[in-house]
Amino acid sequence: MTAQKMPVIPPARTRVAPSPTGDPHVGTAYQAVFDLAWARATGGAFVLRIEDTDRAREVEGSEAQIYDCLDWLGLTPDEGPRTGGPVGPYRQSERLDLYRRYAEELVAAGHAYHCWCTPERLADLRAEQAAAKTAKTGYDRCCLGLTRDERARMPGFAETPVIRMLVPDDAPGEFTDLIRGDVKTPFPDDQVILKADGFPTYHLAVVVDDHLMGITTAVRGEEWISSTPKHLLLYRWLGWTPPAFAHMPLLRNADKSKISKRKNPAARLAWFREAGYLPEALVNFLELLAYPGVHPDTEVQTFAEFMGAFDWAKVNTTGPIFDLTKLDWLNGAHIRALADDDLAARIIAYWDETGQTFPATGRLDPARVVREAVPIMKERLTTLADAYPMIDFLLAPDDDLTLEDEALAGLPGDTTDALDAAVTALAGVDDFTAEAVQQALRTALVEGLSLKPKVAFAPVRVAITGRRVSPPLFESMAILGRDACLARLLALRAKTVVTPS
RNA sequence: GGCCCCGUUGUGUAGCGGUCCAGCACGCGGCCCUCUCAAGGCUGAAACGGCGGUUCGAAUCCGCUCGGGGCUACCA
Repeated sequence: MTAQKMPVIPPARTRVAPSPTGDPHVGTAYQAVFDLAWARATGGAFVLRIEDTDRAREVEGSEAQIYDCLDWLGLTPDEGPRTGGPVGPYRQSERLDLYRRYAEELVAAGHAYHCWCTPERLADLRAEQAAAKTAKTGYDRCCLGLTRDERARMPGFAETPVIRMLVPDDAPGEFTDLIRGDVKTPFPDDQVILKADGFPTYHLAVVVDDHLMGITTAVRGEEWISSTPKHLLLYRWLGWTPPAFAHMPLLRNADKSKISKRKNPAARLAWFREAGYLPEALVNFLELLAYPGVHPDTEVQTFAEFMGAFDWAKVNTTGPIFDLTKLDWLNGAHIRALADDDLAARIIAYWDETGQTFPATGRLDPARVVREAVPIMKERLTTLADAYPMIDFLLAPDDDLTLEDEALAGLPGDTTDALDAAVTALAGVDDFTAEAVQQALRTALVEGLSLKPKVAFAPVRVAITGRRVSPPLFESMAILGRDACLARLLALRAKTVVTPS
């Protein structure tokens, strides 16, 4: 009896292929997570290819932003325009001669043809078809079989032709998807594959590049299902073997439409970094949107755990609503899992990135305060952005602490006794630790003045933090030190006496 | 309009013909803990879109229907 043999999975090459149209989209990361998981799980490679074939939509600096986001998320490609690789160039705009060559090859073989129709003629054609509500739509093959001169004598003629696929009657009607199994597809129309400007359309470029780059698994959004037969046709004509396809479900806005930057600020990948989310939490969240958690009782997981049990058949087919509620919890969970030093470093880095400024006290070093405050912040943080407002009172000058109206209003009418007792008690504390401070205050206020703890510490909290709600009081006081605490206690006492209203 | 994809609590999911009067996570309610707030523990409410089949038996299979989404560009 031998152990059951694991099936041998060859190393997969996957790619993510964003367009450089400005801020990277969250969908890019979503797909990249699955791309990387599969590439790593099989010992293959993850490739970044820039799909810059639409010159009208290109935005300067996009490529750097794409790399920034992928690096931040820990989804750095193995090959791409920055690092290079064996099958470059990795920008489609640098591969134009390749696309033209294959397009002309297809024309020569009778699988494609030139089309001189003007955009206006095509628009009119579409409008007619839409108005007639006819079942048959798509290009009418007006130019098929015509020479340039013949076509030039007809209306709607453009000087520079495009190249269209000549879709045969036996075009593929289905294919097998890694996620969905057998999928039926619409009958394609005579798609343009090479535009008048010499650039390829997505359809030609993706086939040529995936083949030439050795991509074995093409992960892409569900919106591509209906154009898959066009790609299959191209593979057939070119004599190439198509990759395995994995069509991911589409992320959606709250109204269930395809996620868009307009309807959802979080559709911008950079938004998460700006909002103080941890990259590992976002990755964990994206995994969960299309895949069951790997643990039975918690959904907090590492990328390695996700990757370890990866199976395309377990990827979901329904498009999830992109609801950040769970991400908030996940982010807190990942923050709590961080070592104190690591968390402190991330908070400081976040402040650097967001240009956080500090009051000039000259007394406290923000980095030191953060490090000391991490233990009391850790289980209270949802995002890194919560850190500063949570401990700003520790960094404020003692004589310029903001006492919130709401906090003052919540105090009992006369707090002078409690504040006086607190001052006296603290003056006698030698070693100003949280434990010692607590002990002294309990003795003086709870026992000495017979106050309930809740009532007793309220004025002290307001005096020290300026707020009704704060991180743990005694630990905060220990970080501030005795002098600062006494100054703040006295300040509130003075304020109370002067303005008894 | 045509074609394609999808449909389990508020959200994300488990479920692959009986063990499901449907499990888990987040969120929400309550209780406990407690210096406030959290975190943590316990606990509660909350779903198989509908209708017909198949079957001894259906969330699971089939059909229809309704609903949502995508595509239908010289955009990706």
